[in-house]
Amino acid sequence: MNRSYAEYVPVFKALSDETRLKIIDMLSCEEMCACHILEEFSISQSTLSYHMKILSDSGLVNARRDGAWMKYTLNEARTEEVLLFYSNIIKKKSDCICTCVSK
Amino acid sequence: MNRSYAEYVPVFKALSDETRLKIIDMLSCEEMCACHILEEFSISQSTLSYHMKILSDSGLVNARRDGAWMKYTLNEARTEEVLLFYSNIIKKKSDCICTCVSK
DNA sequence: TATACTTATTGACAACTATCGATATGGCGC
DNA sequence: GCGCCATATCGATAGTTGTCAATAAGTATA
Repeated sequence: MNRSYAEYVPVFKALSDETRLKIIDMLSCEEMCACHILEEFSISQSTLSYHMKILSDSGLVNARRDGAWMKYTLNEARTEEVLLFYSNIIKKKSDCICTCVSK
Repeated sequence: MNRSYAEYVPVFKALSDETRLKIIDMLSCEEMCACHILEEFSISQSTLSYHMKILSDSGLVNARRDGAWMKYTLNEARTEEVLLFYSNIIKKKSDCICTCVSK
């Protein structure tokens, strides 16, 4: 067993904020620009920029520049990978980390 | 739409730590006592107690006293609920939060 | 080109987090 | 009851996080 727990820590950190959870939900349907996302919240522009950087750095969100605008989408491959990782650690398994521990 | 994002923030905070991710993986197979978990890490007893409190408070882990020992298990109902929440926010949906935003 | 608009960066700051050693609490066995 | 063991709590501390206003940088438009 050699799961790369550390690799997922920044992802769960990215998910540990109400604003960012809502942004992910918003992006699940369609690409949105930062100014559009900003309208949904009562936060400053610099704060949103900070949140978008955390989401991009974690890999959950793709960012692309379109002229003056930044357009964001969910990174589906990454979000699915996180789903799989989480499913794996919460599920009973044969190669369990505890086999070398128990008793 | 009225997802309770805030309710899940403590859960993702609990998942935002390598030690705690590993503990969850360990508990996925069987109940373990704190002293047993401690053996797997190079952390102090007080630090483990702190981590177990965060995991219990988030609802991911059940704690029960057995004499002098604390025994921990995964809270399967809760971990599944978190899986469902995460699946929902990353998936395209008809009642999307962005329907009232886009255009 | 000048002005307005969109986003990123910086610096400051208060709040929170992870860690430890020391100490307290509570159960077990003698 | 006493001493030991397992766990929880406390106080201190260094590092991280979320927020803002101010400012910078890049783009669009008139």
